[in-house]
Amino acid sequence: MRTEGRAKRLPRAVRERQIMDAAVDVFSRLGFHSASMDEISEVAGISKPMLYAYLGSKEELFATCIRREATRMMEAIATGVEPDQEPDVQLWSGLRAFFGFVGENRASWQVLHRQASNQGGPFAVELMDMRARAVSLVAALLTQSTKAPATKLEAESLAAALVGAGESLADWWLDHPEEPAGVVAARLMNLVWMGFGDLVDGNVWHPPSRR
Amino acid sequence: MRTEGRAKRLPRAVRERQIMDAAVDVFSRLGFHSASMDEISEVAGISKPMLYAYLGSKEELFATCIRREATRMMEAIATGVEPDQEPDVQLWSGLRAFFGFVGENRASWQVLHRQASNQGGPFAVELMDMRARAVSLVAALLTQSTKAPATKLEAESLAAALVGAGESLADWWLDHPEEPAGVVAARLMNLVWMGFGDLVDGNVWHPPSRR
DNA sequence: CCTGGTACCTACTCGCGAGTAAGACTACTG
DNA sequence: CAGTAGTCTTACTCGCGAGTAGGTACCAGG
Repeated sequence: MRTEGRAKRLPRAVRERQIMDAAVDVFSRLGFHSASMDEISEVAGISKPMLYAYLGSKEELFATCIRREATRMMEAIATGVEPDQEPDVQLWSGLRAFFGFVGENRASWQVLHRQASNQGGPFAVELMDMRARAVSLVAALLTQSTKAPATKLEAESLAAALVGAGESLADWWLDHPEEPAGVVAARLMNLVWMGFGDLVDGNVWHPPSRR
Repeated sequence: MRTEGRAKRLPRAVRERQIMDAAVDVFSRLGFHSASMDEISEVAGISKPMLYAYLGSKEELFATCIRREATRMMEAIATGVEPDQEPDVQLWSGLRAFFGFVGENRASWQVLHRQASNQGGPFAVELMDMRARAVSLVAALLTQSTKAPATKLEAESLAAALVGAGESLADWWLDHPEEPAGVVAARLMNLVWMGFGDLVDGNVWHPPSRR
């Protein structure tokens, strides 16, 4: 498969998809700074000016990647959870959906979590936006459950901790891909719902029957 | 205060400390790639060739920074926890020490967590080493407690989740510095020890009396 | 007051990568 | 088949930053 020579003529929308896919791939492997527009264009199978003509500058391209992947992920989670159920069931569905998405979109996850989180520029905005949505979603789940977190700040920080635990566990999972998504999700569910205290005593959380 | 002109002659060891401090500062603000050796030398109050003469290349310098800060942090935690106590007390001491360190060394934490974690080069080695020590420390705590995690993999992943929750909560804390360290630590302690299930029912964890 | 060694400097080279100018190929439209 | 709109390319410019060459000030000991 020669990668050289003139590329086949394709409509703009299709090329843009190809370019975005290539960009996510390269950014996820190399990070924002180390990734070069030359490499992205090469992987996409086109030349650099096309890249600039269609997707703008490097920063714009990266921000677009983040937006696209973040949207895909939040949609995957949203479709997995039904808002009228018990809090623990909602949380469980959310975790399953989250780990399912990460398992099938490693590159997307790399871009979202590892790369975007520390390029302080305009990207943090996109990323923090998604993260904020996730956190407030969890925070709502907590406050909706009676008693528990008194202050708004407390609920928010707990949600942040939970989201962080999910992110970190997802990263760990990248290095241990032999484990199925459901197992990893169940583990986190037990940790945050039961707590070590109960786990030490042998009390575990079970999903409500098999449905 | 003119920063120009010839710098005062100082013994090598002292200069090296100054340079390291400057490097941690700049790396934490800008990240590895965006930080320039020119800026580091300027902040340190010396010229670039001195930097290269004393600390080697940019990569060596960064790795040295990570090693130094990681060591400082692990020592801070190690001195805070006594290994003969109950698991929950050990965990509590560890969390307090951790958040105490982060609170007083924001820059160090930025370098360690946000910067080092995704520059995949030789740095990941240093960082993952520290992280692995932290995780295995927690994992040991878990397996030492009876029953709970059956497999080694399970203990490790739970530990990874906990460490990640700590990291994430520390990041959140950077944006809400008005909260005292002890409060944030206690919140995480409750989350991972009691779990949401208990918290929803109003059951909270208390440190064993005031000592 | 020379001699060497260590701290310290100015002023470069040089490659890499973001972004662009200017045009060439293809295909549809009349 | 001419015109024109959209696709795609080669072949540059240009600044930034890592790393260096070749010194200058300062302080020993003889």
